[in-house]
Amino acid sequence: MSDLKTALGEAAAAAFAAEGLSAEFGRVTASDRPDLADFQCNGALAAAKAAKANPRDIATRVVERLKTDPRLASVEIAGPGFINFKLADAALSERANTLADDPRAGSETVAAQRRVVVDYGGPNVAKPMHVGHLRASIIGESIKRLFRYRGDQVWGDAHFGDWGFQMGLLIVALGDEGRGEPFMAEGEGPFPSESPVSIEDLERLYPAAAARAKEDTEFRDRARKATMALQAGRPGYRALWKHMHDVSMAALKRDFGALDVHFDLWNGESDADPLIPDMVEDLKRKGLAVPDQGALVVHVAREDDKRKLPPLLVLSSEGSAMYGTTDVATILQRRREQDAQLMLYVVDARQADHFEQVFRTACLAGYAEEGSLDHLGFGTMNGADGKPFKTRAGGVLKLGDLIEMAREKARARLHEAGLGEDLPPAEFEDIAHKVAVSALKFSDLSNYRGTSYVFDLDRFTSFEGKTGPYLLYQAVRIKSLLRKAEGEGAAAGAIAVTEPAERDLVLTLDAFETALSEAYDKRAPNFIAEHAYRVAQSFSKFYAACPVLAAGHETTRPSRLRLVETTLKQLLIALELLGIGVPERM
RNA sequence: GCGCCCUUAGCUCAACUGGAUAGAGCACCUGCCUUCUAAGCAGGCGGUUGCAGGUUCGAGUCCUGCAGGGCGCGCCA
Repeated sequence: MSDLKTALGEAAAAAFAAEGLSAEFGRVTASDRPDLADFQCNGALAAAKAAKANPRDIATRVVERLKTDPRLASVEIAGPGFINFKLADAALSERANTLADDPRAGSETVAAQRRVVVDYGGPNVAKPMHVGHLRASIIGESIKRLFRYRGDQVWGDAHFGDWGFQMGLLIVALGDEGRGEPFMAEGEGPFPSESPVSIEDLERLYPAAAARAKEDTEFRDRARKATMALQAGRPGYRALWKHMHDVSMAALKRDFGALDVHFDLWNGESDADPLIPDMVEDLKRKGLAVPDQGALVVHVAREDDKRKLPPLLVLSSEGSAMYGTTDVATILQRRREQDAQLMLYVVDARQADHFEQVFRTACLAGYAEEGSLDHLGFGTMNGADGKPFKTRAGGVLKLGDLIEMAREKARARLHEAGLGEDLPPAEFEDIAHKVAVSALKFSDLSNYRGTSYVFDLDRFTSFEGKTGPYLLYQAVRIKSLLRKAEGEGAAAGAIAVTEPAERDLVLTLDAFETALSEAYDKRAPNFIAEHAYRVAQSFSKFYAACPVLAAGHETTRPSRLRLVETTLKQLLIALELLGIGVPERM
């Protein structure tokens, strides 16, 4: 099953080939001029350039061959040689019925599925998530869902920041407060199974300890020693580490859960740590890791680099592993445990150089093939001043607080509109939450991930125009209509397209596969967001122009009902891929 | 200093890989609720695509230069 664009493209390709021209020229796209056509082919212009011929002549010959196609109401040449296609209503109806029968609503799966790890979220022990984690979580979750939906075997990995200096800092800070006493002993234990710290303790201790370490060298040295002892396996520290790890993870899962973000793996930096000694030896043996200014580095610069890329630091001059080392080890780990063929890193674009170093190292060492590692960088979320988002006080905004702010706006707006007042409080709260999350996610995902965007909560939750709540509103309106139809015993039937609004809606639905494949190929969810918005908008036009259940429209009712069902099916899939949940009513 | 990314309507963003009249949303203006949810729909206003060259039938898109902004450049992650 293919969409209309592809089907017409094949017909056009055959026509070009029959004229002795490359089938490549037969590419068909949605029309830039909906007033003139449904689809267009610009191939005659390119073909004319290649053959040094007159584009209108070529177009005329191609059109002659396509004229008899029963699917087309018209094929015409316009301007310098554009070929314009208008579909017959019967062809649109047939396509609509195919979409209606398809559980995937016209979306396909990839021919060759791969094992893919999506690394996103980037949470850390003891550090509450803030707005900086929002994009990584939202985009990564959508990428994970998209790849899985297209047929790949996918693991979402939180890549938990649970190792390194920060852990030593916490251990020492905790000890200085006289807490976690039993864990400070050097023996083998046993150690208490109750955590001596809460997430609140950690969130308070960490910033204070990090600040103190900058000033207080004695404190810093003790933290370094504690870090080394932890990594060397001191049982008490390990037990304490486990508690801090678990307490943090539980808190993080709450925030992620509020955003409907879920991971298959919570592998942390600590999990890659055991692989590092052998890997370092291997890198040395291969002649890649070499001493440099007291440290051990891998030179990754290439001849044709415009700028000399600094080497990857494998071991610091103190002998400790750097985060690049951990990242390379994690690649090895994913090859072993998941046999991953593709690893996608949804991480701030500012880390582009770092990932380039890591990827080059992994490829040089033979741990990964070219093209199997990709950094999906994203821009920052900025405040109204165009600088990275800060609270009024100038601090970072915690993610949990941000979500609550959005929820509060959603509640206020619902009350304002007099919506949901007759609903049970729990359902009202659920709706407010879904509205809030849709506002945050859609505004983020509708921007291309690579660019930065301005965060404006008032705008995102304004519930008008191109926003998440608008999409929810359309979906809920459809659900309401279908509930009513069910109550009236109205049955759906074969779709017969006649009205302009119906044509428009079917053409929009037909473009689903194009949108998903583009999002998949470019690894950019904004194409799904754009499509979802178009579907909602097309439906809204249809809704205004084509009564379904109203008296006097019995003849068209079964067809329109089926079209409405199909629209909802596709809209829900698109929203699901964006990670946006839809309430039953609002 | 070197490198990467940006600059499109008053504002926030698109533009299917070089094609027709550069599109949406917000804001503003005009219509439309005794009919399936008006958080909606229909229509209007709004542009020298930062500047200057170049490539070609054709450039927001490709090349060069300039201006402005953001970011990154070994022992933090």
